Amino acid sequence: MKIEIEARQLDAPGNPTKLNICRIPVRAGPNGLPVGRVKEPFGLAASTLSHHIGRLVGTGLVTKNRQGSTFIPRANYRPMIALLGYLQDECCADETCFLNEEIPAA
Amino acid sequence: MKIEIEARQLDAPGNPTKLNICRIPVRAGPNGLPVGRVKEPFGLAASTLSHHIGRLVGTGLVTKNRQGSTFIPRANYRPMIALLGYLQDECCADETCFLNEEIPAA
DNA sequence: ACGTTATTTCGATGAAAATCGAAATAGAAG
DNA sequence: CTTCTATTTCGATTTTCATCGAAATAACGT
Repeated sequence: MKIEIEARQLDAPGNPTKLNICRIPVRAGPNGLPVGRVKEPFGLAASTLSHHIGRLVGTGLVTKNRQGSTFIPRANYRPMIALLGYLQDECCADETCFLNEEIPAA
Repeated sequence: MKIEIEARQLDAPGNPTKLNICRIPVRAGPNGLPVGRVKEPFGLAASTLSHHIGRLVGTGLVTKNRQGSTFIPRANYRPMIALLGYLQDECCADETCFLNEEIPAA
């Protein structure tokens, strides 16, 4: 069920903690940033962080690669873009939505 | 706190039921669609639907106007677009994100 | 092999969300 | 002004989530 997936992907950043965690791999870029490096700023237990990253990976929006002893989460751009596209399509289901005139810079 | 708001807005469609409900005003367009008209397809109690719509309004993504004895939820496009813009900015924090090359049609 | 570091898995707990049914409210229509 | 319809509010229940600490796992350096 497609809507199941989309809903889960939208839920992934659905609270401040989760949104912050989602931003880590996105902002880190292709080099990535070890998971543990971002633990302290948020004051989360390692297990909590791991839990969130695991769910994030479960949505498909993020992948995780082992690099030696650390894990590097990376943004999975294709599904992210797909999700954005879906949201835009939904949003513009109504032809009077001004997005159909003023296209915001990407 | 900006991130609080964004997280709440992302959570609003954060499960299949909520996503379906979010889509109602968006797809109905400016004429809107009475809340109760969409209750049956989802098999939700009226009170549950009301609860979800109330939260949706709380995020700012949707407004609700009384029209006679029924309520019409309507998409609030400005904040929706703002949210999309935010997501795109986040997503493209990394200059290698291909969105910075292939700009998808809006 | 051994200890170190990074992370996950497990089990528990408190907090929040989703859901319902019943009763309340607010217009509309007689 | 009573009844009907649409929706909300309330209170209770079940389910799901966020979080932690402790123990397990996995690669690394020695």
